[in-house]
Amino acid sequence: MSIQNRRERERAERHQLIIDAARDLAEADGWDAVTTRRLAEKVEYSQPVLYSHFKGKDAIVRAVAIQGCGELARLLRKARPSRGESRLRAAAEAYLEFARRRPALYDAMFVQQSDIPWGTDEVPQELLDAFGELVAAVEPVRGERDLEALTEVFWSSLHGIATLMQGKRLRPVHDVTRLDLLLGALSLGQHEDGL
Amino acid sequence: MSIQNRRERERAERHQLIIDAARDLAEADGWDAVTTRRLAEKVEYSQPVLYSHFKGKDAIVRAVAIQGCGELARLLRKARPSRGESRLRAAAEAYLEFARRRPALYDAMFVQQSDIPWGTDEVPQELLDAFGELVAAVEPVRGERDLEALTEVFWSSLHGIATLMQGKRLRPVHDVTRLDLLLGALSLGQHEDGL
DNA sequence: TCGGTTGTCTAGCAGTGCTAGATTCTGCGG
DNA sequence: CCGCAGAATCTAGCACTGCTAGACAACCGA
Repeated sequence: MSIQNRRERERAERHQLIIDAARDLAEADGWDAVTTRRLAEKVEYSQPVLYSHFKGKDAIVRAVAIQGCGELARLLRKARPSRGESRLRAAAEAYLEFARRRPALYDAMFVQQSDIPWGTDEVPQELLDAFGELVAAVEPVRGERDLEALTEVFWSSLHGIATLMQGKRLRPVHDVTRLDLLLGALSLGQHEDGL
Repeated sequence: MSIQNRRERERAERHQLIIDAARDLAEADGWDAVTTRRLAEKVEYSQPVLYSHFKGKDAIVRAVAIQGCGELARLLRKARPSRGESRLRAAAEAYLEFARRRPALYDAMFVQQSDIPWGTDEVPQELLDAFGELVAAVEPVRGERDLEALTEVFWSSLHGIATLMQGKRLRPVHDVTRLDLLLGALSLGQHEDGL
């Protein structure tokens, strides 16, 4: 059983190695630069090895995306508001910071269309965790409103800002005001200060 | 001069023919299916002809995107609110309807990264028109808030909803509530009815 | 030491964006 | 009407992509 175990362990390590390499390549030069040949060279194996671990290139991207969701969830959980700051703002800033610092990873997670099951099927736990953190951040300001729908609005707004910013389609001048306005609008009653 | 004119006219017609063909192909089977070979076959010319009109495939996509912006601007201008409906809601619904009915076109316009100059450079007029329509829709609810920044928030939210919906990442159950919540939040004071 | 399974690689397919060079077409002067 | 410059167009090919069949090598159990 020991050799079997060793093999499985080595296999798992290489599995993760491929994911990390793909992510590194993407973060460095964008997903267009992630080709099976380059990826194989980076992990120092031939291309077919990739296909013994993943069904295809899409599956590799998907694996990167799911791990990214886990990272986002962790980041959001860690993002506690500082003095006087609302939890909503802390979450929003952490989210946008993540999207700005890991653009390729964010792309794989939420922009590139993939057949990750988002519906009623078995959604990856990492995804549920990340969304759960957003729900928790929205909860304090929900008022009488539907919590899940309101979180979807919050998430959509952040996602829109993140993607349009990355495409340089929004004016950097408004970066601060924009977030203030969004948080103020979502918070019940107070339209002035988006603390 | 007449022959020269005729040639230029024919050239312009073919230019538009290529754009239309690309758009049709994309709307039918997605941008992945838009290859230079298929496109050339559809316009009944060989591939090099495409390159005598456009610098490359990206330029063709960009041309489609810009014309799409013009179409969106036209649609938004036409979207007048019906009785009791706010202008904001009319614009939001028209925007989301556009994104839902022309997913590939929307993709080329706002999702795919292209080097369309969005900054201070010479932005295509179609783009300014579309954004201007959004500004006009936001104006009635601006209150004391910065109009341009608030419009960016509005646009970002719509964009986020549109793209996440297309990726099936939002629950269709909340479609109505979600939009109500967004409009209610952006409209000053009233969080209940987002008329 | 052998045999079979397991793992890995080489070589290749069909398809991609794009382009150099050959070829055909066009309108004009003779 | 012919023949010719110049423009328009196509054929053929390059280097690349994702992916895979079949050959090869390494390994473990007997």
